[in-house]
Amino acid sequence: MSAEFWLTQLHENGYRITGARRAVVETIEKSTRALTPVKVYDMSRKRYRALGLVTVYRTLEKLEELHLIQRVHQPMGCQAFISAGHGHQHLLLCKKCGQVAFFEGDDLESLTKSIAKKTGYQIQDHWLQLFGLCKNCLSNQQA
Amino acid sequence: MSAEFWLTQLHENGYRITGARRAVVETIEKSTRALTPVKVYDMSRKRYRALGLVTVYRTLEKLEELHLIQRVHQPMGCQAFISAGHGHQHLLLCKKCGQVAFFEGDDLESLTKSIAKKTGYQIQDHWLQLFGLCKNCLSNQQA
DNA sequence: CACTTATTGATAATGATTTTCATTACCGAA
DNA sequence: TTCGGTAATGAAAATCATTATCAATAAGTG
Ligand SMILES: [Mn+2]
Ligand SMILES: [Mn+2]
Ligand SMILES: [Zn+2]
Ligand SMILES: [Zn+2]
Repeated sequence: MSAEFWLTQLHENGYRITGARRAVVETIEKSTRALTPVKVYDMSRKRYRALGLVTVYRTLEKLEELHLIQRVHQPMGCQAFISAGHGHQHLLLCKKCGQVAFFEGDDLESLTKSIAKKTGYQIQDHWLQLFGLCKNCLSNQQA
Repeated sequence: MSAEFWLTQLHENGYRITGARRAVVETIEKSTRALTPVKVYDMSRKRYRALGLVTVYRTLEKLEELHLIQRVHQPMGCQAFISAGHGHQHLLLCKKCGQVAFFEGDDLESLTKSIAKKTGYQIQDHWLQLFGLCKNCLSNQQA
């Protein structure tokens, strides 16, 4: 899943490929942690100087609409984005450095069935997110 | 868990009990759906006219600090609050009317163990939230 | 009741996101 | 390859949400 694919997706959906979009796409696509609009702006400006913050917002909007990125919710705030997982995946976030990993294979079948029965709700979606410490932060830990 | 208990909690933690706080507490404590600060403000003003929005923010802050309320994250926004569950509970939200139900009994033991092994992360917390349609919205559904 | 001081609401300040608008440049058609 | 319609851009202003300031008020202890 390369930046080129994202650009192709934009193009195939009637959006033009511009220098600004290229810079934003390349920045987010290769990041392994969630980035706020301002962070995306700062990082992308190294690739495309004339970039405006407004364009970052507009590009994020389109990438989210095409399901190429997703918003990341955290206790400290929910304005960060990261590349969307493939298929049915959830996020695992490092509380210390922000490193993000994807995981899959959660099976909530029996749980949702039981909850549906108990509450009378028809359950349609779920959000699951794990928090902890990544391998790297674990080993760099002081005693 | 009555409004009086919340007020007692505030008092026991060195906070004064005021008309403004009484109004805010009573509003949130009896709500079965997540409320934004402005919504809390509008609803509470029916109980206490002189209430200021700033005081709503300040009161929410304290109630969250005492774990009496919790922030609710949703696709449409994350600035709403609802009474905190008791013990280890998660939320089930109606996508149509916003009705909130609590549930417990999720067992993520084996999942987190397996993910920890695969990723090398030490997993500490989890967020789980279910979305669907409540009993009421289900039955009021048009064909 | 009186006094100390936390709390209040109005207002201003800040921060984040969205809108407006004139200019630029992408890209399909010729 | 050039051309032209129009999507996209960035600067600036507007809007919306949240936080800080501050003088006036009122909770609650004694
Ligand atoms: Mn899942
Ligand atoms: Mn749980
Ligand atoms: Zn959130
Ligand atoms: Zn409902």
